[in-house]
Amino acid sequence: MTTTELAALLAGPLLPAARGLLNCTLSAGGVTVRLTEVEAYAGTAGDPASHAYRGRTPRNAVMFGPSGYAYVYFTYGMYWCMNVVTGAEEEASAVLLRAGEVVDGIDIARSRRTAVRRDLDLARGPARLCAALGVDRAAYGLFLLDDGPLRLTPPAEPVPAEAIAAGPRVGVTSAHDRPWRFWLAGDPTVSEYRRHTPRRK
DNA sequence: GCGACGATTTCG
DNA sequence: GAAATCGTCGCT
Repeated sequence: MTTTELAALLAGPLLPAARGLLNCTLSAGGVTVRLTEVEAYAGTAGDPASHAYRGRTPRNAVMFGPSGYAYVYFTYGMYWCMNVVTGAEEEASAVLLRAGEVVDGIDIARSRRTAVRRDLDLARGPARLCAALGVDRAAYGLFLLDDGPLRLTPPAEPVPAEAIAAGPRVGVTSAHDRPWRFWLAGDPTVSEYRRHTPRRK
């Protein structure tokens, strides 16, 4: 797959765009990750789990722009998570990068993830992936498909449909019915499914 | 202005 | 199972 083909895929319908991100590599801060798990979020198109569901705000503004840009958000007072903006402008759809395998810069990734024991856990989870790559507020709004501090590169060959598994999204309170989480079947770096747990009863 | 609540992770 | 920890967004 070429970068041009990837760009076209990201600009198109949400679910193919999400599946097309699997096996792409993402490089930042001296670390490269191969994406193994993603989640699709439809923007204003009736997806109550999307950060753009209630319309444009300062935080989600980049989602309303063109595809191929990074939407980075801060959560739980301590973690960063990253999305790739997809679809047409004003559509505000995006794909959360949930997990990957660190394929380069393992020493650097380990220095940022001191709690981890196994290499497989370095980027196994959306906030862990950002921590391994050193992604934070500074990555907000960066374009991913050309030379820059955050670079997304397509795999040589697209992932065959039979290698992709799908299931409900992790941790969302609403729209549990949509199987919009995609991962590489059998890959050990895919994060565990956790049902949303209310912080207080 | 204020307060409830996360697209989570880690530790006990 | 529960705490840690704070920016965001909608409004008791």
